[in-house]
Amino acid sequence: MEKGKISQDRIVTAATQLFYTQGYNQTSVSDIASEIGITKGNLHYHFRSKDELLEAVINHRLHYITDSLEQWDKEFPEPKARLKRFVKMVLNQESEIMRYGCPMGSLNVELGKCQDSLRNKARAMFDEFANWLEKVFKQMGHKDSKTLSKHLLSMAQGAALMSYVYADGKLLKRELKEIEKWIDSLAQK
Amino acid sequence: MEKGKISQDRIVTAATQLFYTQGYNQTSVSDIASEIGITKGNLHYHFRSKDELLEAVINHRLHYITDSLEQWDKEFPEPKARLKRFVKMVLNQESEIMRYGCPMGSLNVELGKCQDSLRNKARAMFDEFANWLEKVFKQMGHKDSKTLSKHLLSMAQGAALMSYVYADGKLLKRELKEIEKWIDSLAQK
DNA sequence: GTCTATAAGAAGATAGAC
DNA sequence: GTCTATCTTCTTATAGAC
Repeated sequence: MEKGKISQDRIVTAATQLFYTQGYNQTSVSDIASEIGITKGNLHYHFRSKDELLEAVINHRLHYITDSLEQWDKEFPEPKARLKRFVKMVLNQESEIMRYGCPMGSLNVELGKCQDSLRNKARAMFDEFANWLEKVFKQMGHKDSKTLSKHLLSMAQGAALMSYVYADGKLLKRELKEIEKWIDSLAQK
Repeated sequence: MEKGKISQDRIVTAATQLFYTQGYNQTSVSDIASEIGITKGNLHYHFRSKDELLEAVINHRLHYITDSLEQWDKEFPEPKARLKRFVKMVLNQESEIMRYGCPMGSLNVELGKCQDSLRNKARAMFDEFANWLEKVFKQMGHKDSKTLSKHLLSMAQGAALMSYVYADGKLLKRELKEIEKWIDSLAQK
């Protein structure tokens, strides 16, 4: 009864990685199965369809995001420190972003052109960050916290995408510095 | 001898649209063929492989970009007016971007995870804009014209991506206004 | 739970008639 | 140039033995 859980976890972990590095459509069920040394048939026992597996992957990412945000809330009571922790997260992923893009952004771009249900699922990752950022901006006394939240996400996504297209880590660092300057310039009650 | 050209053009036009709205990997050769009322076999007579067709599609886009930039150069001698024309282009595509994302950005994200040759081809579209913007910033007397060019592209891409993820046209308009404010704030000799 | 075997279909691509 | 027919490979998914 525990072993089943372990296999499921291994599948989701492998799928998360492969969907990220190769893309959802370019990754076959066989790819994932062989990655962890099981067969396609076995994988289909745990996940009836590829879509179902994708949903598990997104849920996996969602949980990770939620945990991170909770952690940050505990570690950084000061709002601007929270915003900067968000920026730092992007910087920490520099090499992956350069090679594979933002895991959240690229998945949304890919799934956006598929079914609506998948599109909505993928968007939920953005919502997680957007709602958290909105909360932080409110904490700073901003009435347009929704706008600011989306603006910060927009800048971060632009930076990630461009650094991915040009495989340029310096570009990412430069753009993140600009974002930090923007954060510094914000009013705070 | 002219008719062949016409068929090729029709194929490229249809493929350009479908690759954009459905994604490259989600679009089959049959989709394109049936869209313009020809058969797969016929399409393969004009383009040996799907990759070859993709290359033609990207070249088609590249030519369109080149033509647009030349046009803007003629129409707007003033550098800031040129930059704003670039922003206006994004605004003009609002409804398409909302639904399908930036044609250049999303194609790059999708192809980035494929072969290197395709990745480079797709990046050429960005280069077209990047070089033109760099020229404009140089014209304004900026020494960091390369950085500014990428920064502007980064902001525009972020705006397009976020407005796509949230299917939110107002978000796009808001972000573009911010970009225009940034352009206004730039020094000019 | 995990395997082998296989179905069922879609995709890219080719051959040959017209 | 355009069609029909076919090939081959890959993919998702299922059935049934162990």
